[in-house]
Order: sequence, then C-alpha cells, then structure tokens
Amino acid sequence: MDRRQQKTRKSIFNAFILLLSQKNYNKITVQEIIDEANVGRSTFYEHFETKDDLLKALCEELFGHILSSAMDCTHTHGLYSNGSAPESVFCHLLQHLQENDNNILALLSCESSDIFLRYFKDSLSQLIKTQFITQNSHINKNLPEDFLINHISGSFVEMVLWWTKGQMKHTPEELDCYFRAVTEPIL
Amino acid sequence: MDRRQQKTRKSIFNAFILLLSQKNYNKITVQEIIDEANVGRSTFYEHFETKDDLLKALCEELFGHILSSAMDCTHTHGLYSNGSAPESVFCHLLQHLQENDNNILALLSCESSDIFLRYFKDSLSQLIKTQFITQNSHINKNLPEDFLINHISGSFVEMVLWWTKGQMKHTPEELDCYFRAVTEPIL
DNA sequence: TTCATTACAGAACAAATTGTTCACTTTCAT
DNA sequence: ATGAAAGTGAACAATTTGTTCTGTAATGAA
Repeated sequence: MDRRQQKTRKSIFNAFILLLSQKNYNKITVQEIIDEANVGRSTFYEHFETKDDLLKALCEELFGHILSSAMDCTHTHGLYSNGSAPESVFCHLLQHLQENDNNILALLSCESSDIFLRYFKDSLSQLIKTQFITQNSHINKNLPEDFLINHISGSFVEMVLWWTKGQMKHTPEELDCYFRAVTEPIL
Repeated sequence: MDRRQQKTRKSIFNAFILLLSQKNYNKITVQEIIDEANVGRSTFYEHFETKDDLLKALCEELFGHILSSAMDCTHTHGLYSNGSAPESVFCHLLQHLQENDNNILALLSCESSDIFLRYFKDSLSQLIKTQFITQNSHINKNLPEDFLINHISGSFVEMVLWWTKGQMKHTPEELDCYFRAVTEPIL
C-alpha cells in the first residue's frame, strides 16, 4: 500500500476517533472529518464510500487485531483456563483493551460506544461459540446453547461498558475476577 | 389535550415505528415520517423539535408505562418473589412486552433496537437499585454494588435482544426461568 | 535520475435534507 | 355561532452529501 494512502487513512481514522470523543456519531459530518484530518473531500470518498463505511472499516481494523489475538489465546488455554486466573481469555481481552492501541478506549467510552460494543459482541459470540462446541461443559444444564453464548458475550460487553463509563477505576484483573464470579457458577 | 393533537401525535408515532421496522434510525428522514403520518411539515415541528426529540418522547411514553407497572409489582413482591416463579418482576416485564402495547416489539426487534434497549436498561437499573438497597442479600459477596446492578440489568436487556432477534420462539415464563438460572446463583 | 503511475487538493455542482416562516383553512370547546 | 387552537402547504435559506473535474505532487520502479 502506498505510503500516501496509509497516511491519509490513518489521518481520517484519527480525526474520526477524535470527533467521536466529542459528539455523537450521527452528528458528525464528513466535512468535519476531512477538516480535522486535513484531507480533500474527493480523497475521503476515494477511501470510503460513506461515513458508515468508514465506521465499518474502523471496527474491522480495531477488533480484528484484538479478536485474532484472543483466538490464539483460546486455542491454547480454553475459554477459562482450568484453575487459576491469569490465562483467562477474558482477562487477556481486558488487558489488551487497556493497552489502548489506536485509542480504542476513546471509542468504548464515547457517546456512541454502543455501536462499537455491538460489533465487539458479535465477534465475541463467534469466539465463544467455537469454544463451547469443543468444551460441552454446559450440556447438563437445560439452557439453550445460543442463550448461554449470548448471555456470556452480552455480560462481557455490558461490563466493559460499565468499566469505561466509570473512568475505568478497576484493573483488568479485578474485572476478570468479577466476571468469573457472575459467570462461572452457571457453567 | 386537544383531540387533534392526540391524533397527530399518534399518527407520527405510528409512522415512526413503521419506518423503524423498515430501516435504520439514522436513515429515516423527517420527510418520510410526515409523508407516512400524513401530516404537514410545520405540524411535525410544532410537536417535536427534532427527530431525536421524537425518539425521546416515544421512549418516555412506551417505557414509562412498563416501568411504572413494574415498580408497583416490585413494591409488593420484591425483585424476585421468595420461592415460586410467577410473581417475578422480570417475568412481569416480559409478559408486558409480549402484550405488544403500542407495537413495542417492533421497536425491540428493529435494526435500531439498541437505542430502545439502552433506554430500557437505564430505567431498569434505577428500579433494581432501589430494590437492592432494601434487600441487601448481596452484601456478603465482595462484588461492587453498581457492578451487580449493571450486570443484572445488562443481562436482562441482552436476553430481550436475543429473544426478539430470534423471532421470540420462547414464552416469557421460559425466559424468566433462563434468567433465574443465570442470575439467582450469584446473589 | 527519470518517468509513468498513482494519490491528493480544491473547487464546483446537483440533489436531498433540515428547520423556519407565513398566510390560510379546519376543527374544537363553550 | 364564535374566538381560540391546531393543521396545511408552500416557500425559504442553510447544510450536507456524493460526484466530477482539472491541476499538482508524491511514489516506486527502471
């Protein structure tokens, strides 16, 4: 990819993230994005078809990394590692979020964070689903599998939302502990 | 309130709900709303300042009823009634939703359902909070109270989302049973 | 370094949307 | 019946969107 393209793409992403931290997604105009990114109007539309397209591209870029990283972790350890805490996939995810690559925390705590958490949850559900199939520890409960998957992934993103909205006054390790406390008893 | 106002307001609400079942909130224009509602442009703006204002008014109208009804239920029975199922506030809420007053189910299963569930969750959190204060059954756990409240309300709306997205192939009683299975063990 | 390719800038453009205003008509409550 | 309140419909400026164009500058390969 041309260096110019990389630079432009990154400028637009950064401008977009900055604006998202200031106002609602719906209220952001393409004009504001290109002003902040300092790129021409036609340039924007050569990179992205619409504002929604930009949003989608941003989500894919950000959560692609995180989820694939988590996927590796899951392969070696399972969803929860048997026994002690630190290798939990969920803890791994939380730590990864706290590292704040690409300013992802700005997105998860902004006014439109729902959009990103929804995207995150969908990816997370798929991850958990594959894990459930190999694990089967839940069969003895008479709860529908897709209900359980939805509950786990949903609870996780709701926790992340609570975490970020409250200025993140907890460590990933504490959160992981809380999450285990409310999910392990039901598996 | 004048009959004309009632009629106009209801027309706009219905048109809005219909459109929400067809396309994303962001993509709906005021022009489409007034065409569908068959009211004049100036009339719309006499009732609502903006589209966002309409959304807020709709939420207040719909969830106002449901939540106040649940509030009464909570006062007499507590969050979960001691012992047997049918008086559970959550079951009551689900039954209320299934009655589909004002076509609320169309909103909870539409593309923009997040918006409504978010509003619903905020109201629900307040309800649960007051209940927790009087109940205190969770003090022995070392989980932050606001984390627990967020977890309960969050799990509930995620369940409702799962329910509606899956064409509601479950009864409120079944859902209540599932919900108890994943929340009672942690209280 | 040269040079063809590719990306960007910037302006202009039509179309759509928003929110306001105003003169007019209809409906309501008494 | 009549004044008051509500709705109509058209017109309006101001934004916003997405496209198209010409000219300029950066890139990467030979």
